[in-house]
Amino acid sequence: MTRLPDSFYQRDVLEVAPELLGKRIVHNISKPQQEYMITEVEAYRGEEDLACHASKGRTKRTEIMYHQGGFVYVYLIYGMYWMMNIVTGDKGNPQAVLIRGVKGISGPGRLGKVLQLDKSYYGEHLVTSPRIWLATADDCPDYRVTPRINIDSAGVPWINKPWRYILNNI
DNA sequence: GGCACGATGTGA
DNA sequence: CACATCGTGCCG
Repeated sequence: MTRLPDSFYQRDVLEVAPELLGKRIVHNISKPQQEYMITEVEAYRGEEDLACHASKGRTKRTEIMYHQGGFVYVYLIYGMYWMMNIVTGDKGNPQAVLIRGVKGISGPGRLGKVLQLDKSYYGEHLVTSPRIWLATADDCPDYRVTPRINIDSAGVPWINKPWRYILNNI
């Protein structure tokens, strides 16, 4: 299993998101290093996507999404859960994939807890970081799609976009 | 400076 | 269904 290169992330989020299914999150903060198979993700695509944090424009919080793909975007929700996101696409085009679940762990909040995420992960470069990165897998994943979760306030058409990807036969 | 609220999870 | 708990955007 090898670390995913820059080129993997530097494509449109709708292309990258489903390909993240089955890939491994490698977490190297204690030994042995841990690996988690990604089972569920959601795509957030550009300023026009009202469910995407970048719909508020470029701010200190969304800044990282304006970078080229391959960086980690973390943020705190409800005052207690750190969400794990992967920046994708080209520089200047804010996109990210929210990792909603990995094998054995469901829910983005739980994942953040397991990975011990905090503010220090903001902007971590997955291609060079010594503590977290993504690795290839030899699976050929079979998945299904649904609308994204808990983004009602984004309204139509965004609440209807089938941008949540879930691995079958987990 | 103050305030309302959220890409959630838990437990009653 | 209520609520824990706090960074962020927005308004002033």
